[in-house]
Amino acid sequence: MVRKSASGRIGIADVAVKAGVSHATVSRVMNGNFTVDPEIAARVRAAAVELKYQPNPVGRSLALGKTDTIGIVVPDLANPTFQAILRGLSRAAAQDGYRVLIADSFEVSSEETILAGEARRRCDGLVLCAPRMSDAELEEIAPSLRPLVLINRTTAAAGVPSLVVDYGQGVQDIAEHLVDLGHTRLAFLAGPPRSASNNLRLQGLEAFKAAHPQVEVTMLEGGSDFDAGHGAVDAVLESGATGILAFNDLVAMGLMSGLHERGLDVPGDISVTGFDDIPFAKYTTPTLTTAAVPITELGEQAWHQLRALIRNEESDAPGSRYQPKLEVRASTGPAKAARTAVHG
Amino acid sequence: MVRKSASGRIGIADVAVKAGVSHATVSRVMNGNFTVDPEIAARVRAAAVELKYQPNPVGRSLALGKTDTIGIVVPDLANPTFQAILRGLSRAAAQDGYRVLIADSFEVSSEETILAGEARRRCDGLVLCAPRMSDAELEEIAPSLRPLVLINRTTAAAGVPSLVVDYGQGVQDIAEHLVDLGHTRLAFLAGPPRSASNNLRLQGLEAFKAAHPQVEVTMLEGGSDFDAGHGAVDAVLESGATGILAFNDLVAMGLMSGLHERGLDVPGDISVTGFDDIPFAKYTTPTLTTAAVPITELGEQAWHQLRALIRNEESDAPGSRYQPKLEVRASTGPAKAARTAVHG
DNA sequence: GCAGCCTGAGAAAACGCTTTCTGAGGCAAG
DNA sequence: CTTGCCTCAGAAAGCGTTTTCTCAGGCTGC
Repeated sequence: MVRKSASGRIGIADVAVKAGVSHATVSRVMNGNFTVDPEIAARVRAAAVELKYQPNPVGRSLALGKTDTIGIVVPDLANPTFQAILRGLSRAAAQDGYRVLIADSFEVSSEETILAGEARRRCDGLVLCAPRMSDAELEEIAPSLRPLVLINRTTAAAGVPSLVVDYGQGVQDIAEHLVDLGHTRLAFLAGPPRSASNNLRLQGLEAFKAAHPQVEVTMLEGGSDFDAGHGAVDAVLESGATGILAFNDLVAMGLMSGLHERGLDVPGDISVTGFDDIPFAKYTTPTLTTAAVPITELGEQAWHQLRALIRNEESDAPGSRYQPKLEVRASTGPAKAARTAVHG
Repeated sequence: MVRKSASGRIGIADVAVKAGVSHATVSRVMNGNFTVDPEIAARVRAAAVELKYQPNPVGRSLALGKTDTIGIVVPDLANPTFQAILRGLSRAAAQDGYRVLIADSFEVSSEETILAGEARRRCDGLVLCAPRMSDAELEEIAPSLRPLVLINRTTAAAGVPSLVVDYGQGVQDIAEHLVDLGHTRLAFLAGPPRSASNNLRLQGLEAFKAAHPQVEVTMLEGGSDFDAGHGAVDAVLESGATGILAFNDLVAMGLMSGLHERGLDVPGDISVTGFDDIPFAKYTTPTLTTAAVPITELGEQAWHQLRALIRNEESDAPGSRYQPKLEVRASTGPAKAARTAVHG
């Protein structure tokens, strides 16, 4: 007959009774408060062990006003990029005793807002990956979500650090690489139209076009997954481009798969590049030239920024910018001589 | 001057004051209790909207004794299998208004126990993927974790459903497939030694060997990731086997990559199979023959089982067994010797 | 016209913890 | 020997909700 409380679970009261002390004393002992007589403390600890007492985190959270939990909102848990961010975040947070609550918005921007609010209320802080949300809405809700760290978005709201990957620069590096290989007709297989990171890529391409007026860059509609790439084969071939910049590695892999089915050689006939350098990029055939983003590290940094905010420390870095690193592998090669010959 | 409580956040008390009613009435209105005068209810709602009042979930959880959150413990968030389970679970739970708290044990079995307990206390139920935990320990802690759903483990504890993939049958199906192709020397590139699912595969192989005494099956040490496969090339070649059953798709991909580097042809020289049918398996070169596990669906089912437990419904199915489905693709082909013999 | 019922709202208890406040007892100093 | 400080444990007040309990007032029914 151990249990006293009706809930069935043993609580602080049970331990107090068993040890013959007050609730307060049990709490003090459990929290390592040393203003308790060692002998009594030992008795309490013994009782706690015997009853297998474990403090109820909900009660604790209510009293302390903190949950030791952070939330993360991602647009798609199936996307390797967000999986990696989640992984880095979770690992880093766990190191400091924090847990992660996930919220998947399934690419629905209206969900992003609601989920962010709900998640935030249950947690001590929030990491927000909301590529679809409008700037206006982000601006609107950001203050109420603090402590908040943004991924690949920025906001004017004070005290909201952003971790952004410089997709614009990355895409320029890739384009330069293709030009160096002799390609003069490029095509960009775009991501989701309203995606923030897609816009950054487009800006990068504009800069690239300004710097290389002689290079033709065709814009093609795409998406963010295998199927988008696989389904874009026709459009790619029609464009006549010999160097294809896919929105990300997934799209690139889908495209390569489709090109392979058509009997085309990569990079012999067409060079293909990805973005992100997901783990699988090293193992495709041919291995994929891409721009590596230290994405797990980004998740880790997100935690460090959030931790500083939670602890009310002055964040030394109000945000960070990550430079993708060009990874040249086997999916890119010299432009086909025949095509250039036809040109003349 | 809206805020009254010291915490800064507006609470039920602020709304009560603003609407000129008691806390109780506000609570009733917020929870759709209809024993409130419509006019008063409207006034409360107006006040709530104006103050942007959102109930504090922690206080709510304490009062209600539920958190609307479930936990999942996974051994490795980098593993596509667990990512898929998480995805399926999260999606299904979200549909019912539940959130998911994740705990990554990083393959450390002692962590599994602690994390499971901690996660469970914060949640209304738990999904446990703990392949490394000993049976004894699982047996010990399972009762205290209920409502609990196990993945790929079973326990004698009552009311703890298990969702298990029949890895044994799957591995037999794959082996049969290779034998049908004329392979007589097989090798199994094993997973982590203490992994429960690896043991199931080994049992399946024993059954297979008993049924096919003429087939030689070599056991090789492996692991569960790319590198394990990539690093096993030498051992695979030494074994002289022509049909390799890799622990999972990742290992298979690593192995194929290594074989490719050695100038060997898959499936011309050696046939390679995976397990799981992760999304990338369709896009490797050659595409990977594997055993498909409906893993996202498994995560979804985990939620349904857990939901039944939480709601105290009689779970019609105390657990389920999933049969992998052989997916024959291009990484397996006729055994070299057999082909030569036929031609000669 | 009054007893009793019903409706509906406020007071207060409960959830499980932390922490401040209070006060009893021991001890040192005057 | 008394005053006052200090130590340490218990009482009680939060934390923000929900829910039971209580009770006032308006009805119905006789």
